[in-house]
Amino acid sequence: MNRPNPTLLQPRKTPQQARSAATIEAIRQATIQVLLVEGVGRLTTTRVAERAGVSVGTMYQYYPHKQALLFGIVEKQLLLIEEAMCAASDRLMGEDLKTLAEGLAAAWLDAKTADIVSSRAIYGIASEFDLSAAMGRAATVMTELFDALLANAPDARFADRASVAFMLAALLGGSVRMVMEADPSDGNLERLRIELPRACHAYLVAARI
Amino acid sequence: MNRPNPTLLQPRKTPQQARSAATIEAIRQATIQVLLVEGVGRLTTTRVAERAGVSVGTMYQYYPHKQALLFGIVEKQLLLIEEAMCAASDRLMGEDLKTLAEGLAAAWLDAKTADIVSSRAIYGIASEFDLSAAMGRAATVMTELFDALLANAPDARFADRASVAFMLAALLGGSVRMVMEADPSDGNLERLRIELPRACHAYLVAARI
DNA sequence: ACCTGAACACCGTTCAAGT
DNA sequence: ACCTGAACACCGTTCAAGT
Repeated sequence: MNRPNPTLLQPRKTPQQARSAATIEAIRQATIQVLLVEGVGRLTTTRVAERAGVSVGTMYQYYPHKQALLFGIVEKQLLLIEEAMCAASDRLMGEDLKTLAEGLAAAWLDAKTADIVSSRAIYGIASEFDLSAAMGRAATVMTELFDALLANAPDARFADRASVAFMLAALLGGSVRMVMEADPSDGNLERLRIELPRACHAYLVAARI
Repeated sequence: MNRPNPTLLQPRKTPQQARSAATIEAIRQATIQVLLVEGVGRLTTTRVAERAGVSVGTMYQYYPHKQALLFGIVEKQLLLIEEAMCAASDRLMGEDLKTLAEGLAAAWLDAKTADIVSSRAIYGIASEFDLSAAMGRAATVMTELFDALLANAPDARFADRASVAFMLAALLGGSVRMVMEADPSDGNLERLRIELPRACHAYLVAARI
């Protein structure tokens, strides 16, 4: 159970025939099914293969190991969140700090709480294997997005804009994750909705020169 | 591999004789050894038992399952951090918002980056099994600590002090964790050292009535 | 080119048998 | 009261054999 090489987490070979493309999709769907119906603890290669209607051997032709199955799903979720934040970024380009802070906090919370069923499954996965590489990449993308937004804000200039964008990403991402993992009750999410935009705005204003 | 009942994560029975107390400690030490030398991926019950010089059967007399071994270690680390924050709290009681923000951010970063070897091991564990219960508890303790500090700050009153303390804990805990997990390079930690106190202070000032 | 499934090495956990 | 370790059920992964 050594940590796998992240570059090997994608499917092993690209389908050459139509039927193998169908096989890959069947395995994908089966993984989600097993995850949702049986839970992470009961997600085994045998079970996924059975549900997908293929043999274990076939599965290993496309996914180098069990973690690759899970990674495929997590990656898709991360991509959805990334897309949502890109859309928010387009919408908010050129706005002032207050609008930025409120808009980004809302978009982030919406994305993270959108599909609670999927999110729960993802958090289960997250505790089961190493996601630091994927998360690092996501954090970088987010930081670059924020940096561009800050550069185009009409009411702000920063001594070290890159650091401010970095910190903003850490504040947004970290606080929401912390609450989601520790105790995502309605009361706590409501608190986040109120306090998070306030915190982001206050930080941006304080960092401004 | 169902999630174990958290209340069952402690040692199974209290030692009745001196030798069994020694056995428990030997198992504890062996777990740390295996973790540090071989890594999480190679931490098996057989290996721990072997290093501790007992049989697997004996191990299962004191720890109901493998996760209990890991939980014992994580719990101790969490306790150390908690103690550090309590000490900081004593030191900072009655100080103003600026001193609080800077003191808490520094104490938190110190505690989290103190023993990098242990921290690495802990993060490895964290991705291997469910820590949400332990983290929830830690977050609650921290929030209460912060609430008391805010109540005694001479230069501040808050409309909803509990929410502000809650958010402060989320900001501190979340941002540091995010950076530690995504990319804990010296550059990023340095950025945190500068930006985190600023963010905390700005938020507290903005939340003040 | 793709699929099968018995076989392999290993794992966590138990329990009858010992001291 | 405490310890042992073979036995059990299960897991992830491979590979010779098939179509």
